[in-house]
Amino acid sequence: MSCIPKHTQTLRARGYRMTPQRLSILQALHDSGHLSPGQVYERTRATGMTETTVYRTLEFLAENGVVNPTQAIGGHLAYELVGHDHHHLVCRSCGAQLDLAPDSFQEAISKLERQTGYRIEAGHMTFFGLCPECASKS
Amino acid sequence: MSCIPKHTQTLRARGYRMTPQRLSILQALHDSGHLSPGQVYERTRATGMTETTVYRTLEFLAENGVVNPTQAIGGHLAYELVGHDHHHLVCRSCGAQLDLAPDSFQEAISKLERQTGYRIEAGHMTFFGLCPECASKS
DNA sequence: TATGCTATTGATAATACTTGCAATAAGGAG
DNA sequence: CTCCTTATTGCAAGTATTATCAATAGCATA
Repeated sequence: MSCIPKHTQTLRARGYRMTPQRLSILQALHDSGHLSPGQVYERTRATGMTETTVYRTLEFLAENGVVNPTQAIGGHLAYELVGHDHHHLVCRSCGAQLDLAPDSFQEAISKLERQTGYRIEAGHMTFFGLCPECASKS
Repeated sequence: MSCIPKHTQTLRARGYRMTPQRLSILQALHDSGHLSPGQVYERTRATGMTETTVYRTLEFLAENGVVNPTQAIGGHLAYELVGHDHHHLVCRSCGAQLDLAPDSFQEAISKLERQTGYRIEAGHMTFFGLCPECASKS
């Protein structure tokens, strides 16, 4: 089963509905990787999308485990479909971004799950730091 | 040297200044752990603080490694002084929060630093997941 | 201690995000 | 296929956050 119908099932199973707006937002995320609410709106407004709906839908999808909120540079939120798992390392000085392998933290996460009993969703994390160039300058 | 004068030095060394507003914001964070911009404003407005200045100063302090941005529930940012290191585990269903030991990830972080050359600032991270109760319900 | 350079602030305006509520439509039941 | 329930949307109003720019005030220097 492809990606979008799977998410439709997920929502239905919880008593929610699949709508053109949700479909359109999922499609945009699927096509583009991770997007901020503003970017999602840009890419879906042609279909009669409302800004309110974009914000509300992204939060809704995040609550239901269909998308992951991910912290973009500047402290603003971006979202991406689950299943596109990877981590980000962002230089807080120059903004350079590095993608990290999805399993970099699996071990530490698993240990935490055993210790706390939580089921942790760490498909996407963003770390901040200084890239080698900026670190050597400061 | 106590905490606040140390940060003053840090800023001076970079050509920046210590001002009553910055001092007041640092003091609030020192007293309260982590705060959102709105909370900082509440606690400092008596000293003639402006909302603009709160937002700008928090971002400035974060860029200069004096405070850490930390992702609070709902995707909104909170900040805390560096040196108050610990991690958060937040249940995305009921909002329950758990504090994690500061060194839970030291090993994984160190490995990443060696692999990437980045100097990573992971004094504070927020993880999302489901607490045991909510996990068993869903 | 007085002076000057420039980092920092405050006021204002613009943009981003959230909330409340009435109108609409998804999708199960008949 | 039609009806009904209620999840979902859009609008409008409210709050939060950011950008701009002239006015202010740290603090280095003499």
